[in-house]
Amino acid sequence: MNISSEIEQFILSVLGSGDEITLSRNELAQYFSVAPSQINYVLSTRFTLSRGFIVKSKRGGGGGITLVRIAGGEDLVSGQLKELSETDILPENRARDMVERLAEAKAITERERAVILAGVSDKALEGAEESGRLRRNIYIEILIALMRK
Amino acid sequence: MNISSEIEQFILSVLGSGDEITLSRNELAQYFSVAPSQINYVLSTRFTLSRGFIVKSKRGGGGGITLVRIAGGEDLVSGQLKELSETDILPENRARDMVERLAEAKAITERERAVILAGVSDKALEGAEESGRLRRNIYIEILIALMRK
DNA sequence: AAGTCAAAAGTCAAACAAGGTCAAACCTGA
DNA sequence: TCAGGTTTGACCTTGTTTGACTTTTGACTT
Repeated sequence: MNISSEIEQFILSVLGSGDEITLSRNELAQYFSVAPSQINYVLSTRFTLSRGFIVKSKRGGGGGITLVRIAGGEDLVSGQLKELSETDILPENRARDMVERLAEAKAITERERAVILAGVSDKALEGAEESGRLRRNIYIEILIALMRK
Repeated sequence: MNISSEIEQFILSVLGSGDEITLSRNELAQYFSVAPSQINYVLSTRFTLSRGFIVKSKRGGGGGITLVRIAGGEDLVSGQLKELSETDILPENRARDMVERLAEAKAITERERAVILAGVSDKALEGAEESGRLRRNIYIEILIALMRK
C-alpha cells in the first residue's frame, strides 16, 4: 500500500465513528515522514465532498485542519439527479465519488456500491464512443431505479 | 516452450491453489528479461475470463496487477460469466432474462435487480454504438463485482 | 493601535512510479 | 511460404511524492 492510503486509513481510524476530527498538517506529515504538502494531497483526493467530507483549515499559530463528516442527506439520490441534470458528461472519477457518497451515507449497501461502480467503470465502458455521456446516462437510470425502490 | 508460456506457468505455480495473486509488471518482466508489455500479452492471452481469471490493475506509485481466479463455475453468477465469455453481444431481452434468473435464485436482492436492469437497459445505453457489445461488457463487470462480494 | 515575525497551512509544477497501447518485427509450424 | 502467435520498443496515461515558494494568522512587541 502506498503512503497516501496509509495516511487515509490512519485518519479514518482516529476518526472512528465520530464525525469530526482536528489535526495538524505538520505533525501528521512528520509522523509519517512525508512532505507536509502530501497531507494536502491526501485530503484532496480522499476526503472530498463527494465522499462526504468537508475540510476546514486555519493557518498561522494555533491553526490546524478539521475534517467534518457530513451526515447522509435524506434525498441524496434526487440531489445527485439534479446535479447530473446540469452536465452533459460524467467522468469516471466523479461517478466513483458520487457512488462512494451514497455508500457513505448508507443510501446503498456495500454490494449495491460494488455493482454500481462496476457498471459505470471505465472497464465496463471501454471502447464506447463518448463514454462520459454514456456514463451519465447509465448512472441517471440507476439513480431513478434507486429512487423508485 | 516459449517465454510467454513459461511466464504463465510461473504465475500459476506461484498462485498455487490460492485464488488471488498480486504482482508487479516491471519486476516480473525484469525477472524474465522481457519487455514489460510482454506481461500484458501473457495476461491477455492466458489469464482471460474464459479461462477463469479476472485481471485488475492500478497505475502509479504503489500500483500493481492483481489476478483473481474465479470460482469453478458451480454457482449461477460464474455460470453466467462463462456463458458470456462465449458470446460477443448481449441483447437487452437476454440480459433481462439473466438478471431475472439471478433474482429468482435469490442471488441478488430486489433493489440490486432494479439497479442492474436499469444499468443495462436500452434506455441507459441509448445512442451508444454497438450497444450489444457494450451491454455485455457492463454486465460482465457487474457479475464480477457480485462474485467478489 | 500598528508593526513584526514565526508558525501554521496552501499552491503548483517537476520528478517519480507504476501500468497500458499499438504497431512493427520476428518466429515457426502447416 | 505465409498466417498466426510471439516479442519488442516507442510513446501514453494515471496516480503519487517532493520541494520551493506563497499566504494567512495569532502573539508579541513598541
